[in-house]
Amino acid sequence: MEELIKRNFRHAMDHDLSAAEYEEFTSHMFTKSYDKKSVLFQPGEQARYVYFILSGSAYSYYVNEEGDKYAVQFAVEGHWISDQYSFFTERPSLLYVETIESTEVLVLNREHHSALCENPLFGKYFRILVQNSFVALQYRLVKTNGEDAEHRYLEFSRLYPHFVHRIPQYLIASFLGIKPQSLSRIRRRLVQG
Amino acid sequence: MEELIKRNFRHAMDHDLSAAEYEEFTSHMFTKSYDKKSVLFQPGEQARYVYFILSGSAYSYYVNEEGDKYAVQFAVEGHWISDQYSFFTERPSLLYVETIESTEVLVLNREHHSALCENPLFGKYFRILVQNSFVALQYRLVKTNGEDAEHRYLEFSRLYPHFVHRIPQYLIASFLGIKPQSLSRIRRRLVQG
DNA sequence: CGGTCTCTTGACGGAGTTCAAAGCTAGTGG
DNA sequence: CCACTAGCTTTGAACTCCGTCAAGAGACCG
Repeated sequence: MEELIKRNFRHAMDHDLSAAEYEEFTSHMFTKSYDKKSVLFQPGEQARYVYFILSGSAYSYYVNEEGDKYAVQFAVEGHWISDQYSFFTERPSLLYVETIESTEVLVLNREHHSALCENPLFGKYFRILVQNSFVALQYRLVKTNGEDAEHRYLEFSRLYPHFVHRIPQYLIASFLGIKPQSLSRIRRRLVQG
Repeated sequence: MEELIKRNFRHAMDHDLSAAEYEEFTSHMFTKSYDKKSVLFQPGEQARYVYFILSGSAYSYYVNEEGDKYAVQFAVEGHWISDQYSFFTERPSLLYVETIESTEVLVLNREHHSALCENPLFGKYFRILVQNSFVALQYRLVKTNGEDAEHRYLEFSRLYPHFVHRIPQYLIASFLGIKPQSLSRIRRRLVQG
C-alpha cells in the first residue's frame, strides 16, 4: 500500500513522499474491504468519501429513466474513484459506485480531505487529480463524440489496454454507449476481417 | 462590465466584490474586440488566455480526422471560455475557440491568473469555475449518453433556453452530435406531432 | 439585385437496437 | 469433485434512427 501511494505521487507530481509526508497523508484514512458487486454509494445519497483502490476494481455508473446503465469511470489499484460532483458540492450524487471484483480501498472523507488540502503539497496533489478527471472527460467527449462504436472501442483499447481483459464486456459496452450484443459483433468483425 | 463581473461573483460564490477587490481583479486584464467568426486560438497552439465575455458570444469546438466539427461549449455575456486543459497544462490545445457574433472580451493570461490565485478569494473563485466546468461536462455525458437525438435536444433546450434562439442551428446540431438536417427534422416533429 | 450562408425536405442506405434463443463459463452446494 | 445454475457472451432477423446525397427555399449582406 505504501509503495502504491508513493508511486501515485511520483506519477502525478514528480514528487517522492518522505516518511513524514506519507504519515500525514494516510493518518486520517482507513482501509475497508468490499465483496464483489458491493455498492459504495448510490444516486440520492451524498458521496461523502473518495476511495483509493488498494486491490481489486470498481466503477461509477449512471442509470437513466429507461433503466439503461452507463459506466462513467473504471478504477483499479492505484486509482481514485468517487462522484467528485457530489463530493465537492455536497449535493446528492448522480452516480453509483460499485466494486467489480472483491476490493480493498483507502477511505478519505470530506473533512480530512479539506484538512489535507491546507498543506500545499497535498492541496496541489488533489487539484491535479481534479484537473486530470476534467481532462480525461473532455478527451473522451472530444474523441468519441461523432465516432462510430468500432472507433470508440479501438480508442478505449488503446487508452486502457489493461482494462480490456479485466473488465467484463457488458461494462465496457455500457462505457462505450452501446449494447453488449453490439460490442460482441464489433469484436468478431475485428478478429475476422 | 463592472456589473457583469460583480454579478458573476455573486452567482458563483455569494460574495459581493468591494471596490478594491474589483480593482485588483481587473487590474491585469485588458479588453479586446473581435469580429464575428474570429478564431481566438486553434489546435496546436497553446491556450495562453482565458476569456470573459462582455458582449457577443463564442464557442469552443473540435474537428476530427474526417473533418466533422463538434461544439464543446457555448458562451455568452458573463461566461468564461478557453481550453482549460491547454491553459492549465501548457500543452497544445485540442480545441478551437471562435466568436459567433461580433464580441468583446476581457483577457487574462496564465501569469496573471496564477498571481490572482494567490489571493484566496480569487483562488477559490477560479477553483469553483473549474469545478463547474467539470460538473457541466459530467452532467452532459450522463444525461446525453445513450439518449436519442430528440431527448438530447430537449435537454439542451431545458438547460440553455437562452441559447436556442441565439445560436445557429448547425452549431447546436454539432453540439448534440448530429447533422443539421437531423436537427431540422427533429424540430419539425416536435412542432407538428 | 445577386451571391453566400442557413435551414428545410425527400429518398435511400447503414450502423446499432431490440427481441429471442442458444452456447459458455465460473461459482456454488451437494 | 462433479453437477447445476446464474450470469455472461454470441448469434440471427427484423426494425429504427440518423447519415448521406441532392435539391430547393429563405434570409442576410454587400
